Amino acid sequence: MGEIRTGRFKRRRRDFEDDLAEQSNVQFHEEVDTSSTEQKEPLKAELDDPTELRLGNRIRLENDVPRANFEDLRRISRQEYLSKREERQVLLLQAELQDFEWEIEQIGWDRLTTKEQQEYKFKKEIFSTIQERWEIEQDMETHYMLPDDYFTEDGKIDKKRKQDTLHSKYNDTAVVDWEADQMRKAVKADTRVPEKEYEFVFDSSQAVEFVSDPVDVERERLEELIAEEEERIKTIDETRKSLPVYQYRDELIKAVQEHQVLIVVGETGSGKTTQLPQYLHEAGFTKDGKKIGCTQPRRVAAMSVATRVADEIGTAVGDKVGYTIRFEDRTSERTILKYMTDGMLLREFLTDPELLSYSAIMIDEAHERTLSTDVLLGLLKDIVAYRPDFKLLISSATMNAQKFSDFFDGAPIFNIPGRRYPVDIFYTSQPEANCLHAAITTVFQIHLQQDPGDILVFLTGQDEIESMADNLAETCLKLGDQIPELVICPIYANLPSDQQRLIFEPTPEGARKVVLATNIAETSLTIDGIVYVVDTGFVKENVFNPSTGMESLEVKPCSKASADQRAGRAGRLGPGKCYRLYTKWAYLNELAANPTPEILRSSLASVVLLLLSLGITDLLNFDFIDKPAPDTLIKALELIYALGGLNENGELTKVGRRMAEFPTEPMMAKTLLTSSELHCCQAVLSVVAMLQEAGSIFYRPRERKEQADKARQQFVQTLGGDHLTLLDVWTKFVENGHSVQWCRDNYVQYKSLLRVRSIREQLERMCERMGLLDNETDLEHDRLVVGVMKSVVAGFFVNAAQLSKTGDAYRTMKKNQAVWIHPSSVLFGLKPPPKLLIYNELVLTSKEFMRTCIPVHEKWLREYAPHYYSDK
DNA sequence: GAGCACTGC
Repeated sequence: MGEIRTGRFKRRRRDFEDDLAEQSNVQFHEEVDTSSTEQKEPLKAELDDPTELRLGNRIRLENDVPRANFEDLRRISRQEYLSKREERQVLLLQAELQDFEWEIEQIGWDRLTTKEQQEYKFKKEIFSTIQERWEIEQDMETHYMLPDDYFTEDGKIDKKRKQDTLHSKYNDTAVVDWEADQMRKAVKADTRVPEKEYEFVFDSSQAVEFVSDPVDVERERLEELIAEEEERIKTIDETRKSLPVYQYRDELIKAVQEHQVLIVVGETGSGKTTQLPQYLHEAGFTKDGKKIGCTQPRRVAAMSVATRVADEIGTAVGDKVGYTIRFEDRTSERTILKYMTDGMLLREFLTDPELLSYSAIMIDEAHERTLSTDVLLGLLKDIVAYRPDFKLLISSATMNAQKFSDFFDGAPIFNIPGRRYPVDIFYTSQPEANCLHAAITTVFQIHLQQDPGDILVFLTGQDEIESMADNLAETCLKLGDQIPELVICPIYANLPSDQQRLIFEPTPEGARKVVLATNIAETSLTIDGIVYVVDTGFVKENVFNPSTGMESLEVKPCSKASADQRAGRAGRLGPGKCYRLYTKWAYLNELAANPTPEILRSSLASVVLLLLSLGITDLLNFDFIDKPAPDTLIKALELIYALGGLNENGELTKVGRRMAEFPTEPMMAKTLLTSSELHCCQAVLSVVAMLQEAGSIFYRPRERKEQADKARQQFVQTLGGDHLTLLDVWTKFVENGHSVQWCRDNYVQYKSLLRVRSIREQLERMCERMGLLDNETDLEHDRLVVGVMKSVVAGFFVNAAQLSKTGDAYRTMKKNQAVWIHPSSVLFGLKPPPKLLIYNELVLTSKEFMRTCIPVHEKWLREYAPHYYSDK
């Protein structure tokens, strides 16, 4: 019986092949008649014209293979970018599978021979792998991120090159490579099989032979792989069930069904972030075509959580599970679980103010109280009120749960225990006068007296980290062989990434690693192997003063929540110890419970503009979980009004709506909008993008200050101030092909310039869409400089300062406040000093400094801000 | 002649 079946398979198969061959011929002839004579041309024409291909396939297949699944074939055919060759093989494979299925229907699965069953499974597996890959590739077409070098010299996207690259893999050889690669992976461990033989799957003539081949190494391998995959799925399932959150699954689902808002308190390791959205999905919250969204305060978190959940569900990232972060959208119309940064959800309000595409939202890590989370909470409270079908989950640490519950009118709090190892906490018996010194001593005490395990020290900033590193190194050098080796690893956000990577290197045998970190190690990154934490108990916090518009970075005692978070870093993989360099009394009585929420210490210009554009005008009564000072809101409104974003009636103007669209501060947006009128949008785009990273462009290591300063000199544009100096850095970076080496040679931070490029790209796309690039003309250098300066004036006139009569300081135009040029500015110490300048930001350190300045003419202020400076 | 904690759009 088996023989007969095989025979028929072969026959049917051949028929099918003939059909396909005939069809290609028809296509070929048609093309010869109309156009080129080259053999390759018709295929190319086919690829260019998807309708041609679709039509051709459908007609032939419908007529001749009545049992074929036409919907699927059509869908496959629609993938017009696939090469003819690959497609043909797949169609053959599918036809074979259909024959099999027909057979199974007739006689039943159990009556197939083992070999036939295996063959069917094997082919099915391959077929679904291909389908999966196509789907992924289709995604790539839409969401493909441009690699570094797909830009033409003038900074535009090199479309041809991009397309070439996207399609290059469909060249004949590339396809073979992919196949070979897939198969090579499948038979990785076995070298006995010559490579040629396992190309059979896509080579019809050999495939038949293979089927009847009694010694079948590859298939065994593949089955092993399938078994492994099954095992993996089982393991995933077991892991999911072993999470603390699992035993509350049904209760949680019930709670969500009964209450619209639920506060979930889940400690680290409870599995809430990955599991809760899945539970909602399993409970049917995605049935009506709506999504479940989950926000994260950080980009990496959104990416990695989405990846893990996709793995658990068994889909590709971007399919059922996806994520959206700035510069990268890995979602599709099939996505039902969407992870994203909180800022991204906030932006979504601009296009979908009622979040109608979501049935539920989970705000994760709400206790961190980022600016975006706080604004979201206010907006979501509204949605909850007028969309009874909408569910909201707030996940928080224990400390803030009650506050969230109160904010949402007594929403129930659901507790999920975490899974963490115990951490012994030690306090000093009396306050330490010099905490840096105390930290060094503590490190050596641990090093000499305690069991193996790495140490993590929390310090306030780069300065402290560097001097402690020096001190530790010096002491180690003095002690020499008397103590075991101590590996010192500094880590802070501004450290170049190659040096950052050092903290992840495994500690050598017999040595101990000591990581000196800012609070980057509190939430943003986790380091394995940490057993001891030394906590100095301080943080640097940025505070914004609305009345002066001045920022200052202040060293403050950290909060209890931070201290606990820091201690927790010792108990990730096993029991740990935390040494706090302050007294228990201080912990209990002097530390605030939580850090000051960002919304209470930032400029709110962007937030206010966003709320205005959502139609929320009564800002003073907007339901913030912590209301910002009215003064801060009023200052923001005044600024938006001065920029022309609001009219006398308090309504948003066209300019205001456009400014709101830009993912920048309103002043930056206004600068961009004006640059279009001055025909210099491209240059201003570069300046604005550079300004976002202005603080971290130049790299100035302590030991090579002179070289770094010298390298910086080549960019200095005294007359154009810091803005045009930054523009020059950008231009040269582009001229040098975005080279890492060039950055190293010139003491410029590559990482920052990469970010600048992404930002610039995004802003350029927006400018293009708004038609701001239509006015662009080639300006000669001097006129370009004036254009840039005037654009800056139009956006930043509020930040004008003029030289005081004595000539030693500046006075802000509006408030007559004494300010100084920051020593890092190219205008610092210039003779004669510019009479009038505009600063990008005002910072209070040892003095009131203007950071990033540009000299301007007084008449430009009259031209662009007559309403603001009318009396002068 | 100073000193930039950390995120995010």
